[in-house]
Amino acid sequence: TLAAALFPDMPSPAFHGSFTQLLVGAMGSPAASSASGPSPPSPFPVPPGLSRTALLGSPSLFSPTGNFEMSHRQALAQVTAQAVHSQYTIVNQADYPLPFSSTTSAFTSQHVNSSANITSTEETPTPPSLTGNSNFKPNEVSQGFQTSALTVDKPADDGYNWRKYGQKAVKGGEYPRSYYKCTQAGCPVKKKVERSACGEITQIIYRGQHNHQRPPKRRSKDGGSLLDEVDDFHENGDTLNRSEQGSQDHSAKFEVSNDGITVPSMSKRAEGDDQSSGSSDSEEKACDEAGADNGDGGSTNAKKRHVPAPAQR
DNA sequence: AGCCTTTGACCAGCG
DNA sequence: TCGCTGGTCAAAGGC
Repeated sequence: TLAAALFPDMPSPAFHGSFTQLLVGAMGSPAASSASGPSPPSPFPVPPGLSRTALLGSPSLFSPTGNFEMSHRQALAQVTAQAVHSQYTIVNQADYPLPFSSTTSAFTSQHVNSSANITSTEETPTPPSLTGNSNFKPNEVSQGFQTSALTVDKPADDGYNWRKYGQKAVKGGEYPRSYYKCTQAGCPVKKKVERSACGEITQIIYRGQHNHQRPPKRRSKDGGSLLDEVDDFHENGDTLNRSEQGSQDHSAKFEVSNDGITVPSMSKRAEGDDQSSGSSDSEEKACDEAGADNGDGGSTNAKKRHVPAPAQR
């Protein structure tokens, strides 16, 4: 199989199976198509606003033992190389081990589908997001896009509660980067979320490891239903992944589009859900229609306030 | 009331 | 030492 070809050192047949799933998802994506040869920009319909953005949850490829870590990295390298179109990058930044359980591979599949970039940095311990709940569930992403005006910039929600503590335009302002901290008292986890000028999440970098269990859902307004689904998923079928540390519960939930392509739920939303259309909606639209015009990503919600206070420190 | 986002300023690392 | 850049702080305001 292609999976085997790409990831020769795949541990077990079982894993092969799940990983294949992953690839299958990938095959339906531009990234995948690019893997089998040059392909035009976007061979398949992309929901407005979502554009070819996708997540690639690689963590799921890892085995708890860590043996697979290397192969995963290799895999990453290869997939990344192939996912030329990828716009979504999940970075496993230092501090994260990669003890991902194979069961999460399903999760990976969906993300791969639309081409993505995965960047694993050294000593990646378990990024709560990547592995645990892989934090990176499409649903979460969608959530990020569908949140109310208040949380326009909320990144993929991984089940943990985050507080944004800063935003900065890096690299010449090309990518506004948002900084989030886990709101759990004493939890050192932080994450950086980069968005394209269109407001699309292009990269998420986790740092640190959650030292607590995922908190129970509490905010239903930001994508509550989706999250609930995710939670159910966690509780029902993915519990085995949470083996050791609560911070490493791996879970994956993805949705399959009509094409049989796994799609992050955000695309789902883009396809017709506008019940929670927020600024992000028009934002993305603007992106499609006018290109990266509204720049400034996260700060797009033109809320003018906060008069520069006198010297703060 | 509590939590969260926004955003300019501050701080530290690096070349 | 200086300037640049990325990361963080914290006041103000919104929900």
